[in-house]
Amino acid sequence: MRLVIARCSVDYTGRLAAHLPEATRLIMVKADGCVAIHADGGAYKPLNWMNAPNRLVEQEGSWEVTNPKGERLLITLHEVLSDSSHPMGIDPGLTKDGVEAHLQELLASSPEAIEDGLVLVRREYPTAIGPVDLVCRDADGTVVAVEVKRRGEIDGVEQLTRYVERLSLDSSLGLVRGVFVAQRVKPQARVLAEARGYRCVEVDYDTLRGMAPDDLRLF
Amino acid sequence: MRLVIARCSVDYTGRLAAHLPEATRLIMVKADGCVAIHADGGAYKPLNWMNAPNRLVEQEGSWEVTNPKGERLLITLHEVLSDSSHPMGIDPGLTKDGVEAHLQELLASSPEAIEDGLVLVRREYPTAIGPVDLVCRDADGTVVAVEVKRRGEIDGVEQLTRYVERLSLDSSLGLVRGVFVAQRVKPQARVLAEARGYRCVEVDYDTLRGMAPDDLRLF
DNA sequence: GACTCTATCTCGGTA
DNA sequence: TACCGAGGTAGAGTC
Repeated sequence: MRLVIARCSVDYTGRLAAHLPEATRLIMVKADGCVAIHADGGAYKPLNWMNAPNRLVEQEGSWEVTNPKGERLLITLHEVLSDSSHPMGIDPGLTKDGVEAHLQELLASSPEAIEDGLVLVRREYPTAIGPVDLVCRDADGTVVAVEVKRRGEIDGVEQLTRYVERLSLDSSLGLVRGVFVAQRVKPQARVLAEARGYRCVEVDYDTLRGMAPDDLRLF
Repeated sequence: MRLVIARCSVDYTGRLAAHLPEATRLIMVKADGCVAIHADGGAYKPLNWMNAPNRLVEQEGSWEVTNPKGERLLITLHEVLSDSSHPMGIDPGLTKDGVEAHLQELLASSPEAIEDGLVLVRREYPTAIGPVDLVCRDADGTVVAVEVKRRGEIDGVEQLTRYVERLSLDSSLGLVRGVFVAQRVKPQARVLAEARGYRCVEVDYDTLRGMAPDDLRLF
Protein backbone atom coordinates (compact mmCIF):
# COMPACT_ATOMS: atom_id res chain seq x y z
CA MET A 1 0.00 0.00 0.00
CA ARG A 2 1.28 3.42 -0.98
CA LEU A 3 0.40 6.45 1.10
CA VAL A 4 0.96 9.95 -0.21
CA ILE A 5 0.24 13.09 1.79
CA ALA A 6 0.01 16.05 -0.54
CA ARG A 7 -1.56 19.37 -1.24
CA CYS A 8 -3.61 18.52 -4.27
CA SER A 9 -6.68 19.35 -6.32
CA VAL A 10 -8.76 16.69 -8.00
CA ASP A 11 -11.20 16.38 -10.90
CA TYR A 12 -13.39 13.38 -11.62
CA THR A 13 -15.45 12.86 -14.72
CA GLY A 14 -17.45 9.70 -15.28
CA ARG A 15 -20.84 8.87 -13.93
CA LEU A 16 -20.95 12.51 -12.85
CA ALA A 17 -18.51 15.41 -12.72
CA ALA A 18 -16.87 16.44 -9.45
CA HIS A 19 -14.17 18.86 -8.41
CA LEU A 20 -12.02 19.18 -5.29
CA PRO A 21 -10.21 22.47 -4.70
CA GLU A 22 -6.64 22.54 -3.44
CA ALA A 23 -6.04 21.21 0.10
CA THR A 24 -3.85 18.77 1.98
CA ARG A 25 -5.14 15.20 1.75
CA LEU A 26 -4.17 11.54 1.89
CA ILE A 27 -3.90 9.66 -1.40
CA MET A 28 -4.11 5.90 -0.85
CA VAL A 29 -3.07 3.47 -3.58
CA LYS A 30 -3.78 -0.17 -2.84
CA ALA A 31 -2.06 -3.23 -4.29
CA ASP A 32 -4.97 -3.90 -6.65
CA GLY A 33 -4.49 -0.44 -8.17
CA CYS A 34 -7.49 1.31 -6.64
CA VAL A 35 -6.99 4.92 -5.59
CA ALA A 36 -8.77 6.81 -2.80
CA ILE A 37 -8.43 10.44 -1.70
CA HIS A 38 -9.22 11.10 1.95
CA ALA A 39 -9.76 14.31 3.88
CA ASP A 40 -9.12 14.44 7.61
CA GLY A 41 -12.75 13.80 8.56
CA GLY A 42 -16.03 12.44 7.31
CA ALA A 43 -16.26 8.74 8.13
CA TYR A 44 -14.62 6.16 5.94
CA LYS A 45 -15.81 7.29 2.53
CA PRO A 46 -13.13 9.01 0.49
CA LEU A 47 -13.84 12.30 -1.26
CA ASN A 48 -12.91 10.77 -4.59
CA TRP A 49 -11.85 7.33 -5.67
CA MET A 50 -11.29 4.98 -8.59
CA ASN A 51 -11.87 1.29 -8.08
CA ALA A 52 -9.80 -1.43 -9.70
CA PRO A 53 -9.25 -2.23 -12.48
CA ASN A 54 -7.68 0.99 -13.66
CA ARG A 55 -4.53 2.53 -15.06
CA LEU A 56 -2.43 5.05 -13.14
CA VAL A 57 -0.14 7.32 -15.14
CA GLU A 58 2.19 9.32 -12.96
CA GLN A 59 3.50 12.53 -14.47
CA GLU A 60 5.43 15.46 -13.11
CA GLY A 61 2.95 17.25 -10.85
CA SER A 62 -0.10 15.19 -11.70
CA TRP A 63 -1.56 11.70 -11.72
CA GLU A 64 -4.11 10.52 -14.20
CA VAL A 65 -6.20 7.48 -13.32
CA THR A 66 -8.43 6.02 -16.02
CA ASN A 67 -10.55 2.88 -16.17
CA PRO A 68 -12.06 0.80 -18.99
CA LYS A 69 -15.51 2.33 -18.38
CA GLY A 70 -14.22 5.72 -19.52
CA GLU A 71 -14.09 7.30 -16.09
CA ARG A 72 -11.17 9.58 -15.35
CA LEU A 73 -9.60 10.95 -12.18
CA LEU A 74 -7.05 13.72 -12.46
CA ILE A 75 -4.99 14.54 -9.39
CA THR A 76 -2.94 17.72 -9.57
CA LEU A 77 -0.15 17.64 -6.99
CA HIS A 78 0.88 21.03 -5.68
CA GLU A 79 3.21 19.79 -2.96
CA VAL A 80 4.08 16.28 -1.81
CA LEU A 81 4.59 16.17 1.96
CA SER A 82 5.13 12.44 2.37
CA ASP A 83 5.28 9.39 0.12
CA SER A 84 5.70 5.91 1.57
CA SER A 85 5.01 2.29 0.60
CA HIS A 86 4.16 -0.56 2.92
CA PRO A 87 4.03 -4.24 1.92
CA MET A 88 1.04 -5.98 3.51
CA GLY A 89 0.29 -9.25 1.75
CA ILE A 90 -3.14 -10.76 1.24
CA ASP A 91 -5.60 -10.09 4.04
CA PRO A 92 -7.14 -13.20 5.63
CA GLY A 93 -10.47 -11.39 5.54
CA LEU A 94 -13.34 -10.54 7.80
CA THR A 95 -15.69 -12.97 9.52
CA LYS A 96 -19.11 -11.52 10.20
CA ASP A 97 -22.12 -12.53 12.13
CA GLY A 98 -24.95 -10.74 10.45
CA VAL A 99 -28.47 -10.13 11.56
CA GLU A 100 -30.77 -10.28 8.54
CA ALA A 101 -30.38 -13.97 7.66
CA HIS A 102 -30.81 -15.01 11.29
CA LEU A 103 -33.94 -12.95 11.77
CA GLN A 104 -35.73 -15.14 9.24
CA GLU A 105 -34.37 -18.31 10.87
CA LEU A 106 -35.46 -17.18 14.30
CA LEU A 107 -38.96 -16.28 13.09
CA ALA A 108 -39.25 -19.59 11.26
CA SER A 109 -38.58 -21.39 14.52
CA SER A 110 -40.91 -19.12 16.54
CA PRO A 111 -43.74 -17.95 14.24
CA GLU A 112 -45.91 -17.30 17.30
CA ALA A 113 -43.73 -14.23 17.85
CA ILE A 114 -45.46 -12.78 14.76
CA GLU A 115 -48.97 -13.56 16.00
CA ASP A 116 -50.63 -16.05 18.33
CA GLY A 117 -51.49 -19.35 16.74
CA LEU A 118 -49.37 -18.82 13.63
CA VAL A 119 -47.81 -22.07 12.32
CA LEU A 120 -45.02 -22.33 9.75
CA VAL A 121 -45.86 -24.04 6.45
CA ARG A 122 -42.59 -23.39 4.65
CA ARG A 123 -39.56 -21.11 4.67
CA GLU A 124 -38.39 -19.66 1.33
CA TYR A 125 -41.61 -20.84 -0.33
CA PRO A 126 -40.86 -20.88 -4.06
CA THR A 127 -42.91 -18.89 -6.58
CA ALA A 128 -42.25 -17.86 -10.17
CA ILE A 129 -41.29 -14.36 -9.03
CA GLY A 130 -39.00 -15.46 -6.20
CA PRO A 131 -39.18 -17.16 -2.81
CA VAL A 132 -41.59 -15.95 -0.11
CA ASP A 133 -39.68 -15.56 3.18
CA LEU A 134 -42.23 -17.44 5.28
CA VAL A 135 -45.57 -19.00 4.39
CA CYS A 136 -47.70 -19.81 7.47
CA ARG A 137 -51.26 -20.61 8.51
CA ASP A 138 -53.01 -18.62 11.18
CA ALA A 139 -55.31 -19.88 13.94
CA ASP A 140 -58.24 -19.91 11.46
CA GLY A 141 -56.27 -21.88 8.89
CA THR A 142 -55.87 -18.88 6.55
CA VAL A 143 -52.64 -18.79 4.53
CA VAL A 144 -50.31 -15.97 5.60
CA ALA A 145 -47.40 -14.69 3.50
CA VAL A 146 -44.71 -13.10 5.68
CA GLU A 147 -42.02 -10.73 4.40
CA VAL A 148 -39.09 -10.33 6.80
CA LYS A 149 -36.79 -7.30 6.79
CA ARG A 150 -34.33 -5.88 9.23
CA ARG A 151 -35.48 -2.39 8.34
CA GLY A 152 -39.01 -2.25 7.04
CA GLU A 153 -39.11 0.17 4.13
CA ILE A 154 -41.39 0.78 1.22
CA ASP A 155 -39.60 -1.62 -1.15
CA GLY A 156 -40.32 -4.47 1.26
CA VAL A 157 -44.05 -3.70 1.11
CA GLU A 158 -43.91 -3.83 -2.71
CA GLN A 159 -42.21 -7.21 -2.46
CA LEU A 160 -44.89 -8.51 -0.09
CA THR A 161 -47.57 -7.19 -2.45
CA ARG A 162 -46.14 -9.14 -5.37
CA TYR A 163 -46.01 -12.34 -3.30
CA VAL A 164 -49.56 -12.00 -1.99
CA GLU A 165 -50.82 -11.37 -5.54
CA ARG A 166 -48.91 -14.36 -6.79
CA LEU A 167 -50.04 -16.74 -4.06
CA SER A 168 -53.63 -15.56 -4.54
CA LEU A 169 -53.52 -16.91 -8.10
CA ASP A 170 -53.27 -20.42 -6.62
CA SER A 171 -56.91 -21.16 -5.83
CA SER A 172 -55.99 -24.16 -3.67
CA LEU A 173 -54.59 -21.78 -1.07
CA GLY A 174 -57.81 -19.80 -0.64
CA LEU A 175 -57.59 -16.27 0.70
CA VAL A 176 -53.99 -15.13 1.34
CA ARG A 177 -53.13 -12.60 4.01
CA GLY A 178 -49.90 -10.56 4.11
CA VAL A 179 -47.84 -9.67 7.16
CA PHE A 180 -44.84 -7.34 7.11
CA VAL A 181 -42.28 -8.09 9.84
CA ALA A 182 -39.22 -6.03 10.67
CA GLN A 183 -37.14 -4.89 13.60
CA ARG A 184 -38.33 -1.43 12.72
CA VAL A 185 -41.10 -0.47 10.29
CA LYS A 186 -40.64 3.02 8.82
CA PRO A 187 -43.72 5.28 8.94
CA GLN A 188 -44.11 5.54 5.15
CA ALA A 189 -43.87 1.78 4.80
CA ARG A 190 -46.49 1.35 7.52
CA VAL A 191 -48.91 3.68 5.75
CA LEU A 192 -48.54 1.81 2.48
CA ALA A 193 -48.72 -1.66 4.07
CA GLU A 194 -51.84 -0.86 6.06
CA ALA A 195 -53.46 0.83 3.06
CA ARG A 196 -53.01 -2.48 1.27
CA GLY A 197 -54.39 -4.50 4.17
CA TYR A 198 -51.15 -5.94 5.50
CA ARG A 199 -50.46 -6.11 9.20
CA CYS A 200 -47.10 -4.70 10.34
CA VAL A 201 -45.22 -6.37 13.18
CA GLU A 202 -42.07 -5.10 14.84
CA VAL A 203 -39.97 -7.81 16.49
CA ASP A 204 -37.06 -7.59 18.90
CA TYR A 205 -33.96 -9.52 17.91
CA ASP A 206 -32.81 -10.35 21.43
CA THR A 207 -36.26 -11.46 22.56
CA LEU A 208 -36.50 -13.75 19.54
CA ARG A 209 -33.11 -15.19 20.28
CA GLY A 210 -34.26 -15.96 23.82
CA MET A 211 -37.26 -17.88 22.44
CA ALA A 212 -35.22 -19.91 19.96
CA PRO A 213 -33.62 -23.31 20.56
CA ASP A 214 -29.99 -23.18 21.66
CA ASP A 215 -28.53 -24.01 18.27
CA LEU A 216 -29.76 -20.67 16.91
CA ARG A 217 -28.07 -18.71 19.67
CA LEU A 218 -24.77 -17.92 18.10
CA PHE A 219 -23.04 -16.13 20.92
CA MET B 1 -4.60 12.50 10.34
CA ARG B 2 -2.73 9.70 12.03
CA LEU B 3 -1.59 6.70 10.01
CA VAL B 4 -0.43 3.53 11.71
CA ILE B 5 0.86 0.49 9.86
CA ALA B 6 0.74 -2.54 12.14
CA ARG B 7 0.25 -6.25 12.42
CA CYS B 8 -3.03 -6.35 14.27
CA SER B 9 -6.18 -8.31 14.95
CA VAL B 10 -9.54 -6.61 15.41
CA ASP B 11 -12.91 -7.32 17.00
CA TYR B 12 -16.04 -5.26 16.46
CA THR B 13 -19.28 -5.63 18.33
CA GLY B 14 -22.20 -3.34 17.72
CA ARG B 15 -24.71 -3.50 14.92
CA LEU B 16 -23.17 -6.90 14.25
CA ALA B 17 -20.16 -8.87 15.50
CA ALA B 18 -17.06 -9.19 13.34
CA HIS B 19 -13.53 -10.48 13.75
CA LEU B 20 -10.31 -9.88 11.82
CA PRO B 21 -7.42 -12.32 12.30
CA GLU B 22 -3.87 -11.08 12.61
CA ALA B 23 -2.37 -9.42 9.54
CA THR B 24 -0.57 -6.24 8.50
CA ARG B 25 -2.96 -3.37 7.88
CA LEU B 26 -3.36 0.40 7.85
CA ILE B 27 -5.13 2.02 10.78
CA MET B 28 -6.38 5.51 9.88
CA VAL B 29 -7.43 7.94 12.62
CA LYS B 30 -8.98 11.17 11.37
CA ALA B 31 -9.16 14.50 13.14
CA ASP B 32 -12.83 13.98 14.03
CA GLY B 33 -11.87 10.79 15.90
CA CYS B 34 -13.17 8.25 13.42
CA VAL B 35 -11.09 5.11 12.93
CA ALA B 36 -10.80 2.91 9.82
CA ILE B 37 -8.81 -0.27 9.26
CA HIS B 38 -7.73 -0.91 5.68
CA ALA B 39 -6.29 -3.95 3.97
CA ASP B 40 -4.22 -3.60 0.80
CA GLY B 41 -7.13 -4.22 -1.56
CA GLY B 42 -10.90 -4.30 -1.78
CA ALA B 43 -11.81 -0.87 -3.10
CA TYR B 44 -12.22 2.02 -0.74
CA LYS B 45 -14.24 0.34 1.99
CA PRO B 46 -12.28 -0.46 5.16
CA LEU B 47 -12.50 -3.89 6.78
CA ASN B 48 -13.63 -2.33 10.05
CA TRP B 49 -14.39 1.19 11.15
CA MET B 50 -15.94 3.36 13.82
CA ASN B 51 -17.48 6.67 12.85
CA ALA B 52 -17.28 9.82 14.93
CA PRO B 53 -18.19 10.62 17.62
CA ASN B 54 -16.26 8.08 19.62
CA ARG B 55 -13.65 7.65 22.32
CA LEU B 56 -10.23 6.11 21.66
CA VAL B 57 -8.37 4.62 24.64
CA GLU B 58 -4.82 3.68 23.78
CA GLN B 59 -3.26 1.01 25.98
CA GLU B 60 -0.05 -0.97 25.75
CA GLY B 61 -0.60 -3.35 22.84
CA SER B 62 -4.25 -2.52 22.19
CA TRP B 63 -6.67 0.25 21.32
CA GLU B 64 -10.26 0.34 22.41
CA VAL B 65 -12.69 2.54 20.50
CA THR B 66 -16.18 2.98 21.92
CA ASN B 67 -19.08 5.21 20.93
CA PRO B 68 -22.21 6.49 22.68
CA LYS B 69 -24.39 3.96 20.82
CA GLY B 70 -22.64 1.10 22.64
CA GLU B 71 -20.55 -0.07 19.71
CA ARG B 72 -17.02 -1.19 20.43
CA LEU B 73 -13.91 -1.78 18.34
CA LEU B 74 -10.95 -3.55 19.91
CA ILE B 75 -7.64 -3.41 18.03
CA THR B 76 -4.89 -5.70 19.30
CA LEU B 77 -1.51 -4.51 18.09
CA HIS B 78 1.06 -7.24 17.61
CA GLU B 79 3.72 -5.09 15.96
CA VAL B 80 3.72 -1.43 14.98
CA LEU B 81 5.67 -0.89 11.76
CA SER B 82 5.00 2.82 11.29
CA ASP B 83 3.16 5.56 13.14
CA SER B 84 2.90 9.09 11.71
CA SER B 85 0.68 12.14 12.04
CA HIS B 86 -0.10 14.70 9.36
CA PRO B 87 -1.91 18.00 9.94
CA MET B 88 -4.40 18.73 7.15
CA GLY B 89 -6.91 21.36 8.20
CA ILE B 90 -10.56 21.54 7.20
CA ASP B 91 -11.27 20.28 3.69
CA PRO B 92 -13.02 22.80 1.41
CA GLY B 93 -15.24 19.95 0.19
CA LEU B 94 -16.47 18.43 -3.02
CA THR B 95 -18.57 20.13 -5.66
CA LYS B 96 -20.69 17.82 -7.79
CA ASP B 97 -22.54 18.27 -11.04
CA GLY B 98 -24.95 16.00 -12.83
CA VAL B 99 -26.97 14.50 -9.98
CA GLU B 100 -30.71 13.93 -9.85
CA ALA B 101 -31.35 17.09 -7.88
CA HIS B 102 -29.99 19.19 -10.75
CA LEU B 103 -32.12 17.34 -13.25
CA GLN B 104 -35.21 18.05 -11.15
CA GLU B 105 -34.25 21.72 -10.82
CA LEU B 106 -33.76 22.09 -14.54
CA LEU B 107 -37.07 20.38 -15.31
CA ALA B 108 -38.89 22.49 -12.71
CA SER B 109 -37.67 25.60 -14.46
CA SER B 110 -38.45 24.23 -17.95
CA PRO B 111 -41.46 21.89 -17.63
CA GLU B 112 -42.18 22.46 -21.34
CA ALA B 113 -39.19 20.19 -21.99
CA ILE B 114 -41.39 17.33 -20.71
CA GLU B 115 -44.34 18.24 -22.91
CA ASP B 116 -45.72 21.32 -24.60
CA GLY B 117 -47.97 23.42 -22.43
CA LEU B 118 -46.98 21.80 -19.15
CA VAL B 119 -46.93 24.22 -16.20
CA LEU B 120 -45.38 23.57 -12.80
CA VAL B 121 -47.72 23.51 -9.78
CA ARG B 122 -45.21 22.43 -7.17
CA ARG B 123 -41.85 20.74 -6.74
CA GLU B 124 -41.53 18.06 -4.01
CA TYR B 125 -45.30 17.97 -3.54
CA PRO B 126 -45.83 16.34 -0.12
CA THR B 127 -47.90 13.17 0.43
CA ALA B 128 -48.06 10.67 3.31
CA ILE B 129 -45.93 8.23 1.32
CA GLY B 130 -43.30 10.77 0.32
CA PRO B 131 -42.91 13.85 -1.88
CA VAL B 132 -43.84 13.82 -5.57
CA ASP B 133 -40.91 15.18 -7.61
CA LEU B 134 -43.02 17.53 -9.75
CA VAL B 135 -46.75 18.15 -9.84
CA CYS B 136 -47.84 20.02 -12.97
CA ARG B 137 -50.91 20.84 -15.03
CA ASP B 138 -51.03 20.12 -18.74
CA ALA B 139 -52.51 22.25 -21.51
CA ASP B 140 -56.01 20.84 -20.70
CA GLY B 141 -55.64 21.62 -17.00
CA THR B 142 -55.22 17.95 -16.03
CA VAL B 143 -52.98 17.27 -13.03
CA VAL B 144 -49.73 15.51 -14.01
CA ALA B 145 -47.47 13.72 -11.51
CA VAL B 146 -43.88 13.61 -12.75
CA GLU B 147 -41.24 11.24 -11.40
CA VAL B 148 -37.68 12.28 -12.26
CA LYS B 149 -34.78 9.83 -12.31
CA ARG B 150 -31.27 9.98 -13.63
CA ARG B 151 -31.63 6.35 -14.67
CA GLY B 152 -35.18 5.22 -15.30
CA GLU B 153 -35.65 1.77 -13.83
CA ILE B 154 -38.55 -0.31 -12.63
CA ASP B 155 -38.56 0.90 -9.05
CA GLY B 156 -39.00 4.45 -10.34
CA VAL B 157 -42.16 3.35 -12.17
CA GLU B 158 -43.41 1.74 -8.95
CA GLN B 159 -42.77 5.01 -7.18
CA LEU B 160 -44.72 6.96 -9.80
CA THR B 161 -47.56 4.43 -9.52
CA ARG B 162 -47.80 4.96 -5.77
CA TYR B 163 -47.90 8.72 -6.19
CA VAL B 164 -50.56 8.65 -8.91
CA GLU B 165 -52.68 6.34 -6.72
CA ARG B 166 -52.18 8.59 -3.73
CA LEU B 167 -52.97 11.81 -5.57
CA SER B 168 -56.05 10.19 -7.13
CA LEU B 169 -57.47 9.76 -3.60
CA ASP B 170 -57.72 13.55 -3.46
CA SER B 171 -60.96 14.17 -5.35
CA SER B 172 -60.22 17.89 -5.61
CA LEU B 173 -57.43 17.14 -8.08
CA GLY B 174 -59.63 15.24 -10.53
CA LEU B 175 -58.01 12.79 -12.90
CA VAL B 176 -54.24 12.45 -12.35
CA ARG B 177 -51.86 11.53 -15.14
CA GLY B 178 -48.34 10.11 -14.62
CA VAL B 179 -45.19 10.93 -16.59
CA PHE B 180 -41.86 9.18 -16.10
CA VAL B 181 -38.82 11.33 -16.96
CA ALA B 182 -35.20 10.18 -17.05
CA GLN B 183 -31.98 10.70 -18.94
CA ARG B 184 -32.35 7.10 -20.06
CA VAL B 185 -35.42 4.92 -19.58
CA LYS B 186 -34.55 1.21 -19.46
CA PRO B 187 -36.62 -1.02 -21.75
CA GLN B 188 -38.23 -2.97 -18.89
CA ALA B 189 -39.17 0.26 -17.12
CA ARG B 190 -40.67 1.64 -20.34
CA VAL B 191 -42.82 -1.45 -20.87
CA LEU B 192 -44.14 -1.31 -17.32
CA ALA B 193 -44.75 2.44 -17.40
CA GLU B 194 -46.61 2.34 -20.69
CA ALA B 195 -48.65 -0.67 -19.59
CA ARG B 196 -49.82 1.47 -16.70
CA GLY B 197 -50.61 4.40 -18.93
CA TYR B 198 -47.67 6.60 -18.05
CA ARG B 199 -45.81 8.46 -20.74
CA CYS B 200 -42.00 8.07 -20.72
CA VAL B 201 -39.81 11.01 -21.63
CA GLU B 202 -36.06 10.96 -22.07
CA VAL B 203 -34.36 14.30 -21.53
CA ASP B 204 -30.87 15.45 -22.36
CA TYR B 205 -28.95 17.09 -19.56
CA ASP B 206 -27.02 19.53 -21.71
CA THR B 207 -30.07 20.54 -23.73
CA LEU B 208 -31.98 21.24 -20.53
CA ARG B 209 -29.12 23.27 -19.20
CA GLY B 210 -29.18 25.31 -22.38
CA MET B 211 -32.87 26.12 -21.82
CA ALA B 212 -32.38 27.09 -18.19
CA PRO B 213 -31.65 30.56 -16.83
CA ASP B 214 -27.95 31.26 -16.30
CA ASP B 215 -28.01 30.73 -12.55
CA LEU B 216 -28.66 27.03 -13.04
CA ARG B 217 -25.64 26.63 -15.28
CA LEU B 218 -23.03 25.67 -12.75
CA PHE B 219 -19.94 25.14 -14.88
C1' DG C 1 -22.18 -11.28 -17.61
C1' DA C 2 -26.49 -9.41 -16.02
C1' DC C 3 -29.72 -9.06 -12.37
C1' DT C 4 -31.17 -8.76 -7.46
C1' DC C 5 -30.80 -7.53 -2.79
C1' DT C 6 -28.12 -6.11 1.33
C1' DA C 7 -25.48 -2.66 3.95
C1' DT C 8 -22.10 -1.59 10.82
C1' DC C 9 -24.38 1.28 3.95
C1' DT C 10 -22.82 6.93 3.80
C1' DC C 11 -24.44 11.37 3.00
C1' DG C 12 -27.36 15.36 2.58
C1' DG C 13 -31.76 17.52 3.25
C1' DT C 14 -35.80 18.65 5.98
C1' DA C 15 -39.53 18.78 9.30
C1' DT D 1 -33.12 14.80 16.33
C1' DA D 2 -35.30 11.42 13.39
C1' DC D 3 -36.80 10.39 9.02
C1' DC D 4 -36.32 10.03 4.06
C1' DG D 5 -34.22 9.47 -0.44
C1' DA D 6 -30.00 9.41 -3.53
C1' DG D 7 -25.67 7.30 -4.41
C1' DG D 8 -19.94 7.65 -9.16
C1' DT D 9 -23.88 3.65 -4.15
C1' DA D 10 -20.33 -1.00 -3.40
C1' DG D 11 -20.44 -5.86 -2.77
C1' DA D 12 -22.29 -10.51 -2.51
C1' DG D 13 -25.05 -13.97 -4.22
C1' DT D 14 -27.83 -15.97 -7.92
C1' DC D 15 -29.24 -17.12 -12.57
